[in-house]
Amino acid sequence: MLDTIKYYRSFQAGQTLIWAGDRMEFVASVVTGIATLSQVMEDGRTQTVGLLFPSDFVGRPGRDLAPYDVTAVTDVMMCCFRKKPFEELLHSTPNIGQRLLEMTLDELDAAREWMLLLGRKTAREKIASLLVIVAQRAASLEMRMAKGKMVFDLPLTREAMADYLGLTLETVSRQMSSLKRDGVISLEGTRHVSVPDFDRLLEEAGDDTDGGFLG
Amino acid sequence: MLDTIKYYRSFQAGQTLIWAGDRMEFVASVVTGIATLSQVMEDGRTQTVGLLFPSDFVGRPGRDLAPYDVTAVTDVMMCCFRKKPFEELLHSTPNIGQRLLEMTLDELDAAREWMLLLGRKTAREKIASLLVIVAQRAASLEMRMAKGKMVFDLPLTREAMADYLGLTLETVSRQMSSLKRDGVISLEGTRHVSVPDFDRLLEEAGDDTDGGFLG
DNA sequence: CGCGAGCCTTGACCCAGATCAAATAAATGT
DNA sequence: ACATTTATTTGATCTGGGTCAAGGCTCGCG
Repeated sequence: MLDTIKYYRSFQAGQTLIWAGDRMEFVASVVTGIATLSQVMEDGRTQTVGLLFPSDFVGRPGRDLAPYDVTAVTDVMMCCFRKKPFEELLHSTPNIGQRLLEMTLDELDAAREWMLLLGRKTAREKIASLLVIVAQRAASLEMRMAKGKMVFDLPLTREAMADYLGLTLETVSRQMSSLKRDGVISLEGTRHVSVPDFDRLLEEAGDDTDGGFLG
Repeated sequence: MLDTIKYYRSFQAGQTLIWAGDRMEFVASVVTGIATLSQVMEDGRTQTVGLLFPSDFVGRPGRDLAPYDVTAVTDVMMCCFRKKPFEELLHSTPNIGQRLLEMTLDELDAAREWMLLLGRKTAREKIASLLVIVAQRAASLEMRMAKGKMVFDLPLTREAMADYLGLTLETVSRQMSSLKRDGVISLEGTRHVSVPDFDRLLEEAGDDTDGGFLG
């Protein structure tokens, strides 16, 4: 029966769904909300290694210990598949494997683009890059265009941004203020972002790829 | 016939096999030698996003523009497969897709571990981590144990190390000197490294995973 | 409405690693 | 061996972003 292999779970913002080292008895895909994948060193230094948006996949067939913490940054609904039956399904249905390979390759490319960001970009470029990513990925859901401005909600706290960008929260805050001062973005509250000129933001991100569609 | 789908090519150290943006008419796997995958920004800032050792796979079925430069750091022999027939093979032989997914997931994990390194580790930890990786991966080939010391050749120049670690070559050089001064490694010439106490090196790498076998 | 508890911003200062600049040391060719 | 070129080390100095330390918002709650 389907309901023995597939079920839904929801989590509150801030909740850690999975701890690194946990035994994973399911793989899952995000239905609604946003979560982070992160690694923590013994001394507490934290690096977020992935942002999960709706439709993103979590977990790895053929491994049963979780390698990262998975934390809900907004309320999250996940669609979980018990691992055993999912793996059988995977073996019997080549298309799923095909699709999974495709998704994994996309994630690998995203990870590598992030490596460039972490290794070589300035704090300002990092922030601009993150805003571009969030604008693009949140676009399908909540983004609005109002009088030519792109407007969206930043789901991450300053600290979560810092952990994803390899910065401190103070630096994130300062660079947000600086981008605002320079008219690249404007803020209402701390989370509502509007971008009057998206090309300008792309320039600030220092990105060779314009728009980020698959090269 | 096999020879229409599969063929070998060799490249000299320093040669760029593939430029980002090139049309790729093949996928390939490394037979001998070491290559880097790297991204370059317009202003020249370079980040290496992957090291390719023998048996590693290059290229992505279902995409025909290369996303990164691939550069031989030693002389390299590659085993190339023309893309069209390879993709057909992939569709008709589920095991290959299976294996490819496995390899891609491993690369994704490696990329994410490198994100932690790039975002959060100090220069000294970065160098130590790189030495650990090279020692582990080069182990199968050329590493020797001599009187309890692990001895191996570093295939990368200081600049290539810097590009992989998100540092400058001067910092790489200083940290190598510092690790040597502190007895963590010793150097004969600039490339022959010996490690008297591998656990000490692991500590210096600040790594939670000891040894790096799949968690 | 006022009180906390989280977030977020801002300022002052510091330091790891970048930059600039020589001086060596290795490789390569003749 | 010698000249040339290419790596590497080392020193001096600078700076982007970290650290430490106040305050300010904001939102939920009594």
